[in-house]
Amino acid sequence: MTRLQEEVKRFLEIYSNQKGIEQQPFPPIQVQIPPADMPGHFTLVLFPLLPKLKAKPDELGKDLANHLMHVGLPIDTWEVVKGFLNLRLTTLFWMEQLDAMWQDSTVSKAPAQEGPTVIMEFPSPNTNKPLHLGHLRNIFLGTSLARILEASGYRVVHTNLYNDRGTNISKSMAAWLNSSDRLTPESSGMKGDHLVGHYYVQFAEALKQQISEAKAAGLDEDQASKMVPLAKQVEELTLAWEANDADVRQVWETMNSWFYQGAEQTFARLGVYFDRVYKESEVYDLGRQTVSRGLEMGVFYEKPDGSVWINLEDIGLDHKLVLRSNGTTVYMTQDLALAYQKLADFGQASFFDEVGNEQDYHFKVLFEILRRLGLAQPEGLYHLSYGMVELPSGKMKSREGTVVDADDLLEELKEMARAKADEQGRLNHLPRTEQERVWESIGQSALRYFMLRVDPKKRMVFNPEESIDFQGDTGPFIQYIHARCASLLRNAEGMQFHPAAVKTLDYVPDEMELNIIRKMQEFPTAIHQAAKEYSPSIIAHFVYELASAYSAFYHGHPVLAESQQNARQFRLSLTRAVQLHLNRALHLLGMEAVQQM
RNA sequence: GGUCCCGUAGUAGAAUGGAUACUACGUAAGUCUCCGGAACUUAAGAUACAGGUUCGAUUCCUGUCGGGACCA
Repeated sequence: MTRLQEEVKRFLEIYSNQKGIEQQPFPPIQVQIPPADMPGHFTLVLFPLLPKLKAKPDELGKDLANHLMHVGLPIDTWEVVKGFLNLRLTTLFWMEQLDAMWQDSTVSKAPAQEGPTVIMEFPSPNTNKPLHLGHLRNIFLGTSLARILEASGYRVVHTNLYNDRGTNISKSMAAWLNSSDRLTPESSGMKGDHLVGHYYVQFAEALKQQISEAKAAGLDEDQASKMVPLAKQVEELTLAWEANDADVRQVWETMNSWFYQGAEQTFARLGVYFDRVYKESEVYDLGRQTVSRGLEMGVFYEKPDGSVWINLEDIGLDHKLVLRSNGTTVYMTQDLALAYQKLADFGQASFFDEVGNEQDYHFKVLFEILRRLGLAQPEGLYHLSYGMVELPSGKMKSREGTVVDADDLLEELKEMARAKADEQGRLNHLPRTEQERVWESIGQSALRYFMLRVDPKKRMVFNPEESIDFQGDTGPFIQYIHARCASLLRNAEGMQFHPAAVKTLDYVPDEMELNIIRKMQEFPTAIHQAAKEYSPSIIAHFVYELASAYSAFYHGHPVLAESQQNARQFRLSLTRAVQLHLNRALHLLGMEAVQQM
């Protein structure tokens, strides 16, 4: 519809000249899709122009419509209603659109290999416990956004940062060292990341016990949590790690390797991959170099005690510490070092970090420092801040075991999909491995769609019993419509029917059929908007509306059973186009479309 | 003390400052001689409160109340 916009602009020039109004920047004309019960296909909002042009809406609308028709836009009818110019386009135009969709690159799957580079980083887990529901939201958002950005012409590099050192992993280590069994994945039969998490929880329980004993002995909360033997042990382990103690490093390496094995298994199940994996332990030392560079540039300053700071008062923040007086780095320092490392690895690029909104403040500071160090342009930095996932009982806490484990949940969803599929019995003829794939896809669709249809920054409450639905505005519904289309097209093949070029058909589609074409025609716009706003939910809404429109059409319109040949041809073509669009949109949401379910 | 995010039917969500606020679940009533009923049709039900800007405010601004996060 760029043509429409150009012609509107040209009209405004002519019109204002005629009226003797000086050329002035007009507000860009808004082209919108009118509400469903309005007659037009597109609507132009005239209000903003009226004062400047000193015109009445009816006259302006009439002149504009006449101009557009005069220059040959495919306008069938038009009318002005309350300052909106509604345009109805010709049937031929829509038929041509449908034919053009086959060639459209947005429907084909090849992502661009060129274009500006975006370095995405997610989900950046700690290595002391397995992935949970919050990581799943992170991963679903990240995978989907990566695909949406690729579809919009970016080259996306996937990176992940393992927070593999520090207090938390020391806790798991302490519990393992103190345990009598010292289990391994082999001896316990547990998935590695779950085993590490098991010790983490064990530590938390033991620590709690010691603290309450200490409190009973008269210490206050603060003292107790520092003085207790386990707390000291963790501190010692962390120091020993930093001092490169061989024994501690050995245990650390081993337990982390268990974690990686487990986490990688989950990533594989979710179809996540990384072009480059970073570890906090590896960028740890780089931090200090970063600090000295910042000092040379005058971005940081040193206090008499040797600690290094940055003054951010001029942007309404305070002074932030970047290096402690004892020379150890802080979280911020490591993120700065990581930025240097990424630039060295990938060259000039945008940073796109996906981290929960509890770290909004941290990222605000981090990005400001990166700018001052000249590492990035403001527009090249983006923090996708997403809301926490909570349970009806409140915030999830791994320490207390009140988390929804990612692996458990995925398994549960697959089981739900299996139960439903068994009830239908349509997959029975497939080999077991194929059935499993379908169950997995449907189960994941349910969860991915549930999380992606929501604005990323909103906090969400996940109720394990009630949240996942397979009916209505859900992933399985979209999959269902897709599978139906696929099934129809399979049957058509058996009957020797084929989709055809529709513009040559002697057939006039009805409103429902036209609506489906109109919907599909919005797809490229939806992708661009989703990329611009970093919001997969736009794709989710698009795909639901398309599926829903097709479903309504399907009930009243025979396709293969249609006796009139032109109608049949048209509907088959329409079905094929819908199937492609659903498939492509599901892909952008990180889902795999199934052929039957 | 400071900063940030969020308040839309019973529930979960949608709406670049645009038309009568759009869906789904649930509830109620219907549809099936037919290509996949995980479907379709219909009904009831909501913008926290008070101001302001605007031709027009769920959206922007100010304040109040409520929920959440972070910094010190």
